[in-house]
Amino acid sequence: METIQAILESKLRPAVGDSGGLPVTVQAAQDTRFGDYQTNIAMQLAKARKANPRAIAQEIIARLDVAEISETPEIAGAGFINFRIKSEALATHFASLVSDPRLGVPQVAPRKLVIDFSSPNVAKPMHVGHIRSTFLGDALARIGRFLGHSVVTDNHIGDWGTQFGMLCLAWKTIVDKAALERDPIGELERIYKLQNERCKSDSAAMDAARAELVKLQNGDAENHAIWREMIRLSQVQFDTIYRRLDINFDHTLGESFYNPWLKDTVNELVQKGIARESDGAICVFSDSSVPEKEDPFLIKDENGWKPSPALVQKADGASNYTTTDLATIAYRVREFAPDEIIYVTDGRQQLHFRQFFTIWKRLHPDIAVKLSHVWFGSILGEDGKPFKTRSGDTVKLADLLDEAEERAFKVVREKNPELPETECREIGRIIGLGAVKYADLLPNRQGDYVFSWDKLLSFQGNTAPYLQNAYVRIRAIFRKAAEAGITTQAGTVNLTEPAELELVKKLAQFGETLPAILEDHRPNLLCNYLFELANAYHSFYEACPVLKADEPARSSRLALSDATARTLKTGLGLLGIEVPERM
RNA sequence: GCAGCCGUAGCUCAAUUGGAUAGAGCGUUGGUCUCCGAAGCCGAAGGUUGUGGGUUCGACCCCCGCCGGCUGCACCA
Repeated sequence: METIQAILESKLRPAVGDSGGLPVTVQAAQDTRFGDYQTNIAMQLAKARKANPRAIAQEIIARLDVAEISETPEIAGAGFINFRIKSEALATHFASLVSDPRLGVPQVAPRKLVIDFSSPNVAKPMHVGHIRSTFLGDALARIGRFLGHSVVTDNHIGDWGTQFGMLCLAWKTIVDKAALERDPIGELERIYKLQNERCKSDSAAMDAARAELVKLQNGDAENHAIWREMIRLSQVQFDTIYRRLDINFDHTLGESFYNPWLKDTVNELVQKGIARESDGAICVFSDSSVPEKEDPFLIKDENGWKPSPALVQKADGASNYTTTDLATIAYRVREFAPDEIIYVTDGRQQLHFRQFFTIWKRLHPDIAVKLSHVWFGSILGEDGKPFKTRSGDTVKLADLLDEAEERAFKVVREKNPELPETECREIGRIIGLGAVKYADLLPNRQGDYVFSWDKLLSFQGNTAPYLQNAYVRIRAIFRKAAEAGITTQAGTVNLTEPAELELVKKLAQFGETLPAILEDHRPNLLCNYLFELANAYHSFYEACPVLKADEPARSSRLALSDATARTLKTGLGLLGIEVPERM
């Protein structure tokens, strides 16, 4: 079904006529005093044509026929055109919304998206550093699929690199088999740290580690088997956490998967004159095609601009991550033919992404694939410094999730002493995991945020528990209705109270908000929307009795409640968050 | 040094990407349960959007200069 916004836009477009390339758009009004929707097109046209905006607005309105949906549009301020939706039109719209399994979200022109996120490292525990990539990427994948896109999720795990020389050496010399049995990742972490320290202080140990790395790289059977086993053990850990978080990947193609193409990638870069030798390494330099300030291959010092190349092959002949990333795009283009590849990583990698996106475009100017680096800031502790345990270690993801569930369980137990413990555990699980995910997705992803148990688990304010509770309250109404044997008259829509109309308007915006969220890769806007929806419902709930109302109001209000509950459940589901039936 | 990002209410954050009188939550504070879950609702106070200029009908948003913080800057990823 069409959104109200889309209907207004389709009627506005012919009334505007030639907009000179300006997009003719309508947006929900920020302030309801000015109506429900507004367009700024008259002011934009006035600027382009150096004409009077209000006069242009007048001309547009004269040609505009929106009578079936809106009151007479009004011109206000500098030249805004404001629309107030007729309540009959809202009723009609809501009638189709409530029977729409997509809750009014339009089917968009499908695109193929590859989303690369999470990317944990083999032989290391997943920790807080993986939270944002994992939750953001998963939310984007879910939203993309719901909108009708074809989404491929790929976990580009860190399964290759110099650390495996040390790991192979440590595996052969200091590993504790019993500990490896009990806690594989813990033991791998322990031997890696120990080996790393030995190598720092002992050059013979360092040489031995290098030798193991060379053997691994040259396909030595023993080291290859050790490496394979470390990957397998790590994957068990990843799978456990992803299952717990209900996150799925279509592919898990680690860095090592691309090894066969690295040499060819470097050769191609050299042959095309994009890369050349420098100090024994092979590097990509600036091609001077953009201003110096914008050039990712230049850096300025006191003597002016000098090269800041990207390495594609080290002096020892090994490739590095830029090369792997280039080979990865090539593979994805061959295999998936995507319209867009989305990388969800830490903001500190911005320079790297600018460089390798630029290299890719130089390498394949003919291939039209949009490359998006969706970056995010750090998670800080309440002291404003990077989030660590009291002893200063990184916080393991599994521990964090345990604590979230435990804290939520205690709150649920306290508020519902009558519920059996197993049910409190299950509710605690849903609330705890939801709270952590929501707290991560709520802030604008660019920029750091402070991790606070009290805030994210609060039942007040813009939190997952608050939204889950709004859902639960609605479900309680339906339980009560069922107990009382109340049946609804399907299809009854009877909107009279302001709170009812406000709620319908908010429900109608779900389908208008969602596409913009994917466009900008910003799930936080969905959080904001859901919070506003819950607020609108609570206001309605105060003002309008549901079960005690007479027909047709009762059936109509039950329909409003049902649509709200489904939108909350669906919206939270798109963020990877479940809802309980009671809490 | 250069580049990127950030700076919004006491605190934590929004702001539909250039739109109207910058909004929420927490905290402070005044109301509101005989009534579907008060985990709620209705209200009040709280701001020179770091700062100085500029662009324009209009700027938290764009441009230039400062101040402060975070991050990155060739053989780790």
